[in-house]
Amino acid sequence: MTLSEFELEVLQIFWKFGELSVPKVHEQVRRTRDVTYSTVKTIVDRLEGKGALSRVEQHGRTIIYAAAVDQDSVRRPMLKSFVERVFGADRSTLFSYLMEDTELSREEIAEIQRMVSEAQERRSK
Amino acid sequence: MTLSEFELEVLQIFWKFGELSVPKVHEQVRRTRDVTYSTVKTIVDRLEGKGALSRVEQHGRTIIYAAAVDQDSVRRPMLKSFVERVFGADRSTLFSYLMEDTELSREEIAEIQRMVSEAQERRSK
DNA sequence: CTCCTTTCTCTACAATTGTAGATTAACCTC
DNA sequence: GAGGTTAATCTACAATTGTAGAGAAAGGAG
Repeated sequence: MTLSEFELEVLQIFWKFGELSVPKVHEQVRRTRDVTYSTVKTIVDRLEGKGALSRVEQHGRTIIYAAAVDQDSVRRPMLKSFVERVFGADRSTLFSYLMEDTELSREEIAEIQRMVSEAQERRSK
Repeated sequence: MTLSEFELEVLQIFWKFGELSVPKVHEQVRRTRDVTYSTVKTIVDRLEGKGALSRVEQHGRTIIYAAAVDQDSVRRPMLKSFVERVFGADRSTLFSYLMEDTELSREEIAEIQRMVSEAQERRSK
């Protein structure tokens, strides 16, 4: 399943808020982009067409949708293919950019530290 | 400058090999995709149009192109926007996927370890 | 009931992307 | 210098993407 930029943005709203009507989605989208109801509805329809959203209920004419795919199953492959496509085998560069450009909090650094150590252990036995 | 997937792939070839004629690029692209000369030439033209490639010399009718933008200036912003778009503030997930899905060599792990430690030091003083 | 509002449906359209054919023009070989 | 080969140019076209308007239809207010 390939999602466009805007489709992903809308899907994220569902991951965050759960079940929503298109007008509610529109409201959320509006916080960052100035687009019409129509535009948002089109995106929702396309997401439904792609199987990423499904109709869960209906109140009167208003349809309630929810994500039909979970976040991990979308983000994980996206990351993998992005990394391959852009950095290929050059992981050091990838990590160096990440460390340099993402301002990480002390806690995040500590957590990453833990993850790396674990990887190291796994790797060395 | 926005680059499509295929445009990026072609640009990477220039980063790797330096100056090339379109037939040479075609040869490289061929290693992974079965496309015609025409297709590759179109992509090169588009890259030139976007200012990502420039003509450096000409032998007879054959034009030699080279990357006009450097790798960092393309990859770094791409990574940043990808991370924001897909993971937002959720860095732990990002790193955990990376550690889990990218098989890192012992050396790479050690290097990442170093980078994290440095970040930690910078962060704590 | 009638009218205003809200939501949905359908249709559209320009830009970008991946793809390539037709044609032209320059080179090289004999 | 005639003919085959190679590279460039130009044109095209379907699919996807971002965007939205027109119109229908259902709900709610009075």
